[in-house]
Amino acid sequence: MKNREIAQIFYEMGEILEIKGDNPFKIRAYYKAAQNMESLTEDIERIVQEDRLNELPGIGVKLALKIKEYVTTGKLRAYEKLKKKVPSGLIKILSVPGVGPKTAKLLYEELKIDSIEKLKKAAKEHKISQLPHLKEKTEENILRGIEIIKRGMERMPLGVALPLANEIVGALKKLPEVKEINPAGSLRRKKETIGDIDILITSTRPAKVMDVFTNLPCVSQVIAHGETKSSILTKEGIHVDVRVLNPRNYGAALQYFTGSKEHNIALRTLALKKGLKISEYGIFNKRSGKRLAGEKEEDIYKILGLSYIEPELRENQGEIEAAKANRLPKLIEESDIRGDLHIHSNWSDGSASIEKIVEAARKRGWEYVAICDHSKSLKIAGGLSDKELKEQIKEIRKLNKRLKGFRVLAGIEVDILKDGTLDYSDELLRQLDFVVAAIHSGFKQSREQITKRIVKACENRWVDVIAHPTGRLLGERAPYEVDLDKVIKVAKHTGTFLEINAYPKRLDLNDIHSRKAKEGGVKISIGTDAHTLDQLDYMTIALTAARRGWLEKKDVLNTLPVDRLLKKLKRNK
DNA sequence: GCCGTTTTCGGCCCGACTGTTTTCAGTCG
Repeated sequence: MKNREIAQIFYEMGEILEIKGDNPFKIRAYYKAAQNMESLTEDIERIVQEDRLNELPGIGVKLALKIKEYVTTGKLRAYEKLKKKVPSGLIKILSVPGVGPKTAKLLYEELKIDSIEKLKKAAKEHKISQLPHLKEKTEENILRGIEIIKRGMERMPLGVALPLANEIVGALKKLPEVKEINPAGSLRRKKETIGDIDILITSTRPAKVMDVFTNLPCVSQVIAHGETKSSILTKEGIHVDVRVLNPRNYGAALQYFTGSKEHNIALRTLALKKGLKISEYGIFNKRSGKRLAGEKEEDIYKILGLSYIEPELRENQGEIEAAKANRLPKLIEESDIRGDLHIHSNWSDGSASIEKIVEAARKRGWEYVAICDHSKSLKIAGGLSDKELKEQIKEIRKLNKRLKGFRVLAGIEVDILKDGTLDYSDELLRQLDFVVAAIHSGFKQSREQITKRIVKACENRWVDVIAHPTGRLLGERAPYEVDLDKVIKVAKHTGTFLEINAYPKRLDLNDIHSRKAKEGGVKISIGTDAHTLDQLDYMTIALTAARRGWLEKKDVLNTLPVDRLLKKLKRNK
């Protein structure tokens, strides 16, 4: 799948063109194309093969030729040529907050700065302040910007940001001075990784709120403390902004600060066509300047003739067109979930007994769980021997007799071994209620080998779900090479489900792949992969990927009552 | 570079803040 590679190349070309001072609209075209490539659910190679590049938005004649060239030759001459025009270190300088293309160009031309190290040195030696239009303040800002990058400009997993944001929002909500409060930005859109946390509020006494915020226990450094906007760094090094807004503009501001940028651009373009203008202060008639709305977020969409678009969908990936046609999906809600289909107990590397898991699941309002411990080859995780698994099945059957209105499915997370065979015999797998199969070894195998292993697992009658189908660990391990298009096809054909694994570092299938699976007619099974009782809460995280993947209740296996769920499994057909 | 029942040429999202200026360019979200 070359989508990501091409996106990367277009981003970089855009950056180089920016430094060169090329036509800003041309640059925007590259960024837009890159963004489209990145979130395209279809394999670009197939689109090229079928000669359908002209269907892609933002891809015209010239970019289509470039994509074609890269897909067929693995190279892009225009990119190679462009790269020679600008030293590679210069692009890294752009990542320093406060340094844009113009400044980067000036720094390179006057001081030959082409790396962050050289930039730091020049700032410390006060060489930058000798340039026109730059003074000491700029030097300070550059040094601070470099610190910010070093300290963790890297994005954090949603699973880390969400609890932290909840903590801050919870603390501020307690103040009687705070009326409305909402996180905005990528956190509200529930992106799998978050850059910084943005919180919007309305208040009768902004100054008081700001005082409380900048003195919260999680604060390690106050970056700015103003009347209406304050910024802090938490002890974990996470940047948090709080803005106090006029209630009159709150909806428009919430819409604006939620983004995404691409969604907002598309929305504003649409507004212009209708003789309207949108800003963070409201939606206006362009000619008369009359304000039409702004207090409520929903009104912005309504006035544009759109149905309300959930924050998770705001990526300019077809949601505006769907809203126009009143064809937005009714996104799955956490309350639609009736059970968890991937939990580890203390029979392998989990910490809780099956009884305790049942108790915790019931408290969440669930009707069933599938206990899926590790299989025998995964020795490090206490994988179950054949004998132990048989015993566990017996235990679960016994337990079910005692339970009323709740069902424990005897399951397993069976390893797909390096040669593509499974870790237990079919005879043993047959005795289970529910089998998820997963790869835990041989990550470095070729795309063909890994795909073949998963395909073979799908073709096994007793495998119900492929767990964490890409094997990635956010910020730690790249996904293994796998032809997901093929896997989706085979899953559809064999009646196998694909998992959204809720483990915050996994979270795969991710949003894009989930949407792809849905489009390919494959249903999703959601499992928390919980190893402790607390981790059952990860269900919330899994739902973010599902919702961003446009999934509805009907697309997800564990929204069904248990008897209907079991009937959907190929083993029972 | 893309795009089009207002256009195949001339547009392309909007506003605030900052640092440097004395009217504005650059950067950001």
